[in-house]
Amino acid sequence: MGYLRIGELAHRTGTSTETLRFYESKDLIVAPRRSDAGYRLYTQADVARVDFIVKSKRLGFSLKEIEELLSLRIERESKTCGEVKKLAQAKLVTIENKLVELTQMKSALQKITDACCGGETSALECTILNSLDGVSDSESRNSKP
Amino acid sequence: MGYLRIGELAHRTGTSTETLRFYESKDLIVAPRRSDAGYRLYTQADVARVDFIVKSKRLGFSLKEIEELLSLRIERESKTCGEVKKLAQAKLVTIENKLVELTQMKSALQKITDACCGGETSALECTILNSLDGVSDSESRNSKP
DNA sequence: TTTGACCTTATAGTGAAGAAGAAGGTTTGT
DNA sequence: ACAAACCTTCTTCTTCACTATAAGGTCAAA
Repeated sequence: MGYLRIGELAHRTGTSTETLRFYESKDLIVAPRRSDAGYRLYTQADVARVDFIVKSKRLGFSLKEIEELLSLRIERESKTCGEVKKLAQAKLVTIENKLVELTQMKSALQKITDACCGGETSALECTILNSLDGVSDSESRNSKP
Repeated sequence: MGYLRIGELAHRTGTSTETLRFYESKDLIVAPRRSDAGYRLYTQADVARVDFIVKSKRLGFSLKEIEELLSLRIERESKTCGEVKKLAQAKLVTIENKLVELTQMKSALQKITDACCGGETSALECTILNSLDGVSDSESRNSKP
């Protein structure tokens, strides 16, 4: 009782059955137990895990990076706490960078939607151009996605 | 004076010459003026533009989405202000979603690095597992990258 | 019992985003 | 003047992350 087959898991996570099998082949999700007929049987933990993968992808993390994030909870027996902490801290830095950049982008766009007419005047008078220009700083040259 | 050739632009933006030509072919950057020999000559505005592209990519936007963001300042003659505003608002929503998710992720990781020993004890006692679990909510099922 | 919606593996194909290489022209330092 | 380090176009290759197809097994309802 309470087990999900692959179609249901796909549905709940907004993915597809093919994608889930693909993730399994890439060791992003653990091979689940099978029914007598060989059907994959998933649990709520799998839903959470796939949700995490989907969310991380939206944030620009590659599957490889997501695997690293997930390894923070999977291979814990094989790592010392110091290693885990180091990795977590590294990820924290990239996340903080993303946060800064996203925030800049947000305020630029907000400036536009606030100042922008919203009517039928030509967009020529919209400030979006200049607002966005301020976002393109040349700092924070770091890790690639 | 003050013009950059493609190699210099690549260097300053952390990209490559191939990538820049590729972006030009995809209309992400405007074809620049050429020298007598046919060399591409870029300006500071191009640096800002490429920086913006690179940054947006790190945030999980596809080149197509980046083109949309950039179109907010390029095709302005062809769009009404209302259209621009609508697009900007839509982008704002996806950015705000990303911000929420990133923030959740950050606090989860922060909890770990704060609580985590940092020494040589087994990672078994690290809270990363449980911290991350809280992040995987099933809401915010929306636009795909 | 048979139809339809599920599931299985395996293999091949796709689109995005470049990267690499060939064959040649240009510029700059020595 | 000539080699090194640029640049040009064009074509092909690679990697990532799926996506589709084929050929077949399972299961619940009508």
